[in-house]
Amino acid sequence: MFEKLFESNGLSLDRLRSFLSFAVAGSIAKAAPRDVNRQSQISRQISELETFFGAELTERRGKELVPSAAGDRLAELIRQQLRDLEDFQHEQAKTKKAFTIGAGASILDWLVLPVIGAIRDELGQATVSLETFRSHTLVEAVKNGRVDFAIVRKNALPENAKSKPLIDLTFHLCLSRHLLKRGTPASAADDPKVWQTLPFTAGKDGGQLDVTLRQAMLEAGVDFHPVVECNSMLQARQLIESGECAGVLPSVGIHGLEAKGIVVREFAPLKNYGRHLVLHWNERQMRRRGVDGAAIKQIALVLRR
Amino acid sequence: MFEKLFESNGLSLDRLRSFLSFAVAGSIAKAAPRDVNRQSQISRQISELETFFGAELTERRGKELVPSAAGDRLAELIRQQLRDLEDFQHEQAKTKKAFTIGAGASILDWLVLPVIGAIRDELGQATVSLETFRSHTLVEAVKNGRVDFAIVRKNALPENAKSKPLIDLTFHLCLSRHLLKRGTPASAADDPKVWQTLPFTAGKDGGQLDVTLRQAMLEAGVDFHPVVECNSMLQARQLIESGECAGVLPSVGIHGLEAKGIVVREFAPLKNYGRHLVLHWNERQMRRRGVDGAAIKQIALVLRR
DNA sequence: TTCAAACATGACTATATGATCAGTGATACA
DNA sequence: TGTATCACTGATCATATAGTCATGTTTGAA
Repeated sequence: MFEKLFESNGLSLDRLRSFLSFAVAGSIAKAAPRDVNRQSQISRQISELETFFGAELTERRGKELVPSAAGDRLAELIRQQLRDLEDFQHEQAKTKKAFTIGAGASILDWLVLPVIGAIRDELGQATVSLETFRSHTLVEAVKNGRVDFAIVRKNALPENAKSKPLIDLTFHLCLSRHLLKRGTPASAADDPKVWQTLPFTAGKDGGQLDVTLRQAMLEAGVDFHPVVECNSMLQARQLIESGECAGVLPSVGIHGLEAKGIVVREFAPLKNYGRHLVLHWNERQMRRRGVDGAAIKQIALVLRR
Repeated sequence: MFEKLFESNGLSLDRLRSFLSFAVAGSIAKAAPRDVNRQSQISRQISELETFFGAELTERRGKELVPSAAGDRLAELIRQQLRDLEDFQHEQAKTKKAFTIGAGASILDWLVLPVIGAIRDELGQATVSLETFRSHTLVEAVKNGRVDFAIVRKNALPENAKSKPLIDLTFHLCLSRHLLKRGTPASAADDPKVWQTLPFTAGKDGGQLDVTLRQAMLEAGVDFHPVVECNSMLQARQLIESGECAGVLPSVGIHGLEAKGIVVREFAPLKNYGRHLVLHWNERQMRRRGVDGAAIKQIALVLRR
């Protein structure tokens, strides 16, 4: 199909465009005022098109070159074609895209939600849909395109996966001062024997953090029975703020707690849990949806604050 | 105009064509059966178009890749555009062109006319218009495009002008045997003193050959007064054939004369007149009218017999 | 689980095309 | 008859695109 058009050289969008600019302006010099380079370029490209079509697309009028009748027809053809392509381009660019960001619930709550506006700025005001994932399924979800961006632990990623570092998560035991025996210093909260006596809250979803926490408690010799099992870290924080429970929160979720009289102590068992969070994405998906590397870099920057 | 289309890379006629072939075939593999190279090329070009438009032009169906809705629309767009271009191409190619061949009258009569069919073959059966020119204006006529081909003396051309050698013209004194005194050998016709007695025919147009002939006669001490001044060499040959006149004919015009009892002798005064005839043409004009070097070469060949 | 088909991708090479510069003609106009 | 404008051309460089090869990944089916 269309073999004739492609079997010889001399046809290119750029040449067609140059010819159109010549035809619209009315002469080569008018098409590129005060630019002799461009003039010679246009002259050459016109001549190449004439060779390609084997037709006289131009004629001399005095010292100027003007489009011939055939040239005018060609110009109209080109104008329509480029307009169609541009329309298609605009139409596609305008199509509202929905980007999906996947992460653990608390990460979405505390890391993503506060900067969701800035992220949408980078994505051309696209709709953003947040999805809670277990970390081990996130990598898969990115790979098959169900999720555009994911925030995951770096060590959950395969070797050569694209990622940008975000923050290093730490974990903190948080509890209202009054949950400790009167007179004891805040540092008493570091003692696993004390933990046994505290009314803990914890997740009930079997997520990685939850499992790890229970594991850590077990290893510390604590018979861990949270008094409230909740669905999200936001709920946990509320329970902690109200003084009802003690709990272990990630660093992203402790902002402002101390000001409210909550004791915040680094939670030793998870010290080396090592949650180097990174932003992960599907390269091909990004290209197809028109997101370039700079935008991704900006998003990572925003997520780091 | 259309800046958006050209400010980024990734758009080219070739890619559009590849995408069309993919869309028509229904998958990459079907578009290039048993050609893994082409397949990878198409895959890449599709991906480049998707990047360019920032849109998903394809979607997976099982292990195949098929055009998406947007992809189908793009394919239709491309099909129409290429069809339009091809139509234009055909239309221009079919346009009957009129090529003009310029030369001196006798050259046209004796060199060009006998092979005009073969010349038209090389020019795609184009209309050919023959124009008589004085040799010194021919070069000018080629330069400004009024004439496509010219047959001229090589030494009339500027230094670097394109040309192909045709034939070397010689000149011959031709006359009916009975115009010589009975009993004299044919070689008597070589004697300038005899010329004075002959009833000559010659041109009256003041053309270069005519002028040169009269000059040569003067230098040979002959008081040259042709009895018939005619408009063309064809007329002169007729006069010679009928026995009415003697005359000087170029080599291209003496074929068959001797068989009719005409004495043909080399005409010494013009021996070194040096008419190395060449085919000359306007390079740019040839490109614009779709005549390639091979065709020109063939035409020269035909003119050499 | 294994295999082959379909597609994707990295790393090249080759080629066409675009860009730039310098210089030459041609033409109109003062 | 200069002179400025406009167009053309040869030469060369820079770059985008096409083409090739090897290999990886996903998917459906045996």
